[in-house]
Amino acid sequence: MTLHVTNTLSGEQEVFEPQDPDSVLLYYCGLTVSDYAHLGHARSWVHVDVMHRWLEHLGYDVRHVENFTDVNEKIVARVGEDDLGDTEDEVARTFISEVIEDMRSLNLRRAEVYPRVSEHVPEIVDLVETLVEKGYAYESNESVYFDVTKFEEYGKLSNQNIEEMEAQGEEDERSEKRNPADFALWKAGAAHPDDVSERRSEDSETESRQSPAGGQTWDSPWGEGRPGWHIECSAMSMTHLGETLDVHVGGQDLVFPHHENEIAQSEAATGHQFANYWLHVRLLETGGEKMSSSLQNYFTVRNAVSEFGSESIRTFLLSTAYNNRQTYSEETLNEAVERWERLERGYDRAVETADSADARTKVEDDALRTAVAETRETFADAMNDDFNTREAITALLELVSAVNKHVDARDEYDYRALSDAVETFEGLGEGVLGLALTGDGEGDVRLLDELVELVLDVREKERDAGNYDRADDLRDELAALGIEVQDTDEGASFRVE
RNA sequence: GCCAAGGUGGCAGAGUCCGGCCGAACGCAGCGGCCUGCAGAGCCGCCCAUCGCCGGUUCAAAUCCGGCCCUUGGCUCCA
Repeated sequence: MTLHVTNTLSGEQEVFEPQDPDSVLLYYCGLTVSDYAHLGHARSWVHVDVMHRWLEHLGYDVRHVENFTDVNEKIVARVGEDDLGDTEDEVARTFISEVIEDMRSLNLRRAEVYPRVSEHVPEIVDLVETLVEKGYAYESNESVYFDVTKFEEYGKLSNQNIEEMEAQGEEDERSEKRNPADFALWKAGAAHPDDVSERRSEDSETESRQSPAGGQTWDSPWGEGRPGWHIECSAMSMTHLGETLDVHVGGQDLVFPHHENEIAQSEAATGHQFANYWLHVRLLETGGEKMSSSLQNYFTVRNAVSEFGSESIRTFLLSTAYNNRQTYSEETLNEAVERWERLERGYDRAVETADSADARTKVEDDALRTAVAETRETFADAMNDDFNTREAITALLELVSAVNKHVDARDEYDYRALSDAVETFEGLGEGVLGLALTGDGEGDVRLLDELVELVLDVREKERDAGNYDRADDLRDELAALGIEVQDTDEGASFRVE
């Protein structure tokens, strides 16, 4: 089975074929860095990360570019707040480093480049000039707008109808535009904090902080100003990946107007298709509405990771395929924790049992061998079917069951089958889904192991002597330290939570 | 209002593109049992589904067609 993806452009599932059979040009619409990232953002990141990993697994060289929008009135609105920074640029840098830390905590594979708007203004100006020269854009009062009526295919991504469209942009902008749906490529002057949405400005009034200065501006043929929102992605993706992308990924909430406008300005400028496959990650919902900063219903990535751990969070986010919306609640997150722990225990058990098995054994367990083969096949089919990560995790959990049955039912173990199972968990669970099964494995861990074993030996002696109260005390004390003790036929074992 | 995506057990969520293996997966919660000094983990079993509603096509529909109801997202900054 070859990889199939749902393309928003056609609304259908298509066979995936990059322009160059050996590599994939992938662009992901990143964050506007005006706040900490929440689980909704993490959902997109993790799914893009797994797409990246799966494409590599299929043998492609993935060129992954992910931008940071560091010029925006929401950033300006936070200038002077706490220790965030005294200028738009400083605030943006503060959040970029925070966001990158969040990404690292989620074990995301790094993109090749993380371009920033402020570093691509010359390319943006060039692109806007091209659009003006070609007659797709016009200057108005030192700003430049894209004339949507000049681009015949406008609306092809989101099926919008220009005639029925309401005006976009801010109040004073509208009077400068020829058509209500025209959008700004270049904005005169600096971003002002008052330009942010009403909800936010109402909030900030109560905080009574100094009214900060405006944001950054740059010279341009039309005067001092700054780039419009949509043009940045066109300019940055073209700079780093060329005129036609293989895959463009972003949140579902960006389909219109952002992605629609990217297509219009890019294709108008180059005359070529901007992106062959548009993939949209559906949103994370909680309490029946999307998780978002403006609705104040979010759970930050850092809080989520520190409370539940990176692996549980990744398992949670991957437990619903990217193109379906996901429900966040205490219960759904809890379920993911259980799923992850079951997977981890299964993996550990496979490793420990394989280690104890005789490598020259003649023992063969057909059920386990079949399960390994089926897991690999099911996993690949699931991923090739539009990155169905839910099914992929399910396949690994089926293998956990097979391992458990094998170990429970036998005294002699099938070494080869267990090693294959371990390899499958590591290659697919850790390699593709990015779930760290093999752990740190650093020096401290060995010492920890030895110390815990020592305590368990003492506890074993107490048990042999019938001093169960003292044995239970030791178990409780270890549990309080996050070390879970499990008694088995082969003696006590433990795992660190 | 317009555009798009959905409605499957207590929860969550696959399956819907390519109708039959779906008498509906995996898991969480709940209930029995095995194992165990106890607990946990694991194993076995059970529980809960007229697959939004109505009609149609078909030997056969969760899956195809039509109508209706409801939800979410977008149309304003937004992953």
